[in-house]
Amino acid sequence: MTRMSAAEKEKSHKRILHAAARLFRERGVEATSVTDVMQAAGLTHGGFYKHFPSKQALVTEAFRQASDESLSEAEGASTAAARATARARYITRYLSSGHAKDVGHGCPLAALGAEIARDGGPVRNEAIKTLERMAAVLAPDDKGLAIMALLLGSVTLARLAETSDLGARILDAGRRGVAALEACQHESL
Amino acid sequence: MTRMSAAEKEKSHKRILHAAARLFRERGVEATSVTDVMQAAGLTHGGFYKHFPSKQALVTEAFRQASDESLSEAEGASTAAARATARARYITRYLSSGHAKDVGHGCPLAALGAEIARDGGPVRNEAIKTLERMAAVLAPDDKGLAIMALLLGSVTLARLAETSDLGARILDAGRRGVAALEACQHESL
DNA sequence: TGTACATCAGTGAACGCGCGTTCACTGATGTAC
DNA sequence: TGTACATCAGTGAACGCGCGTTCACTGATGTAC
Repeated sequence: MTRMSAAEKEKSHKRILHAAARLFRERGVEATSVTDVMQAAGLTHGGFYKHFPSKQALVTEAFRQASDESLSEAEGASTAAARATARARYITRYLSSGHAKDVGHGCPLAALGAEIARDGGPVRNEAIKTLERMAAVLAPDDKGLAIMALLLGSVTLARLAETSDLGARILDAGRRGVAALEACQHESL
Repeated sequence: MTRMSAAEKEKSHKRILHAAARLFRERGVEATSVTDVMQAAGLTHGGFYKHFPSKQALVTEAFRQASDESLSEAEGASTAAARATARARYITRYLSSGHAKDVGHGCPLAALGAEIARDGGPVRNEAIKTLERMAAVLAPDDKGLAIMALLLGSVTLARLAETSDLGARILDAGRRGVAALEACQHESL
């Protein structure tokens, strides 16, 4: 088993990308090695450079992959009504304990935002794009930014306190917070 | 210059701790080496183990140091009126662009929360303590948790988008969000 | 107060290890005739 | 349709490097007499 067909290569490429998107979120970019990713994709480390020019390039593409996974459903809505439903679903899922527990398939900004903010590389621009996509899903104006901040902060803190029941209380406080932000829509500037 | 007096040792210890508290927040725990910290403290790496048994122990103590730095002022208020003032100051500073720019002297939960949530070590318990201290400063009940999440999320996103004017918009949205959360106090459960 | 000696903060070389990346190699795939 | 050959996805050893940690050493500090 050495050379694969073009179709097989594309499958490998996708496996690498999915494995990276999960592992980077689960363990952080710095703590995940190229070898870890290739192993999770069922390959050996040497072949990596047939697929990506560098780890940095993988990080950038994997971040976009993770963003697509977590946003595409909410972005798919075309009518105003569908958009409102998708938005509500998105928020409910975001603040679920399932999302808090499954970092590897969750919001890439919550998992990697702080680490990427320190990084000056191309993944940062990708993260800013994701930020804008997420804000667009939540609300057209700057209220979307506040709700996004509340979501991201809630899940980050809930993950820290996951062991105790504090985690659940934080998610609940987040839910009530979102409701409050939406209710007070008119009176804030 | 080899052996120092006990007083000199304590000074070195504090310099190491302060350098670590800053560098870990600025660059992340994983990306900061023992050598980096010792160099920033004006020492060489070999002497580190005369002060701390391991890097992990330093991470834990440096996190507590960072928490003390960023919370002690707000915690110092004794009367109800002083507490209210300290709380307002804390929130204003938290959402300032100065805080967004100076990660090294900012909220340790915003800088390291996501990285520490992945880590099972003793620093995690330290982070949970910080979370509880911060919640206590903000509000006695679970509304404090929602405000904390909004603060942490806002500064995290603002740091990502620091380059564009989006960063300033996020901090502003955070400010209005806090006001909204406080105004809607009664009606949410 | 002086002297002899144990202590130990700080130095810098060295340790094993895993990192990102490179490279010679293998052998099935795809192509040219 | 067969045959000869170039391609190239994947393998595994190897590269230089920096990591956390250890250790023999130095010489001023603190102590015992």
